[in-house]
Amino acid sequence: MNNEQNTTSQRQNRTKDHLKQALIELIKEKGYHSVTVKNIVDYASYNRSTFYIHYPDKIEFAEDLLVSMLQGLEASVGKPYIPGHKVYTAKLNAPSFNIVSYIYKNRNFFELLNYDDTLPGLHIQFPQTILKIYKEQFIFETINNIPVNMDYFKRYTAYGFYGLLQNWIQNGFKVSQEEFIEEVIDLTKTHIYSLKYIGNNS
Amino acid sequence: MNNEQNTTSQRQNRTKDHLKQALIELIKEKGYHSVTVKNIVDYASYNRSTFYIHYPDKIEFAEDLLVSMLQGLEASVGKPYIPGHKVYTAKLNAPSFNIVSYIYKNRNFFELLNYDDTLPGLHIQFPQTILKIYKEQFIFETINNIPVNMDYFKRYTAYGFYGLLQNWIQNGFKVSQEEFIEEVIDLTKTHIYSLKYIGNNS
DNA sequence: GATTAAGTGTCTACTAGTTAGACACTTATG
DNA sequence: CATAAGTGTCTAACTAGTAGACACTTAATC
Repeated sequence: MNNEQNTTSQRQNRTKDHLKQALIELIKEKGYHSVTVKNIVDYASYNRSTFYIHYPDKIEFAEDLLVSMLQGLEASVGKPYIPGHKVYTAKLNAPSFNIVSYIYKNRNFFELLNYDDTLPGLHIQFPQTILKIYKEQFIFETINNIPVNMDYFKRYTAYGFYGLLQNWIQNGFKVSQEEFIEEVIDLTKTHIYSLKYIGNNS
Repeated sequence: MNNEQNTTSQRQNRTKDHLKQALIELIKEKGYHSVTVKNIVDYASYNRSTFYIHYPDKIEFAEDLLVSMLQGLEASVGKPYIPGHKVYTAKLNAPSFNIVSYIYKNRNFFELLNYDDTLPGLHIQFPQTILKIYKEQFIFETINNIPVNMDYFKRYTAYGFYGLLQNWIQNGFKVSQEEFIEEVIDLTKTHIYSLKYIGNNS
């Protein structure tokens, strides 16, 4: 079997990816509003024409970067790092670990959260995405069937998790993924809960 | 004036650069000897044919990565970060600062020093390059014309600097470039010296 | 307020870099 | 021993990327 074909669409994405990497670096260097299209193509060694083949302007380009990364984050939950993930036992649980490993893998991007003049929408949409994942992809079961308002509970735990993520990112990913996950679990333990992964089929 | 032309050779290097980045990442992930050509092109989203257009095999490719980075290191010394560099005064001096900033800028590559099954030749040639720079591009003048064996002296200070670099790299570049440079200077201060940059002429 | 300089967005014709695919060959893995 | 995976090489075909020019808009400078 000969599976060395990169589909055309995949190939087309290569240039986009390189341009995106350039944007990330340039935002860190000089701030989003100071970055020009010319800066981007120079940094990534492309012709300015090439940029306009792929994107109408800097704004839509930046939006594409943002949504592609946040969509990737959502999708990552369903792609377990540890195969055969089960309901939370006492150790690492697959679903939230996937979020963490996705962020770590793309830390170059998520470090943009540390910057002021950064990707428009990032500071707002990142926590919203975390919440969305908790709402749509996780279910919680109280231990002794103690009744809780699940909507509030999810919001509470999602933002708690977000707070820990923020700290992890701000400190330059000092602790390892594994250590970080354990921290998260330890803290979540203090709440009544039992986490289960839903998956895509309801 | 229209200066948006990337010269042909520059453009040709773009693909090479992307392949090199892929190699760096893959060495970190699975070790040099486990990396295949197929891994590299898959990671960088190129066709396998493309690789062989640029390089005869993985070995020469790896060599190209190594020498290009070390040559870049040598060349960086002559490209002052701070314009108008002078003889060492009491603050940052340009020549060694350039080495540091080059390493930091390319930390992705130099982090390979932290790995065991890494780029062949790196662990040997990196310190040799530091020494070469000290020998060829720096001159030292003893303060009160105290006689020293300059060959030994350069070797001694070069390897001292190398030791500090190693530590900086191993600890994930925790301290900033500026702080690191100051550390270096503080330590070098304990020796009889006055450092001067030679440059390319003579 | 006029004058540079730098960036934007669009469009063309061209080509060099990249691709798919097939080939025979060589390691590994079970 | 056999299956699977990777290597190195070559061709014909393509398309993604290029140079260059255009009119236009800002932003800074005198």
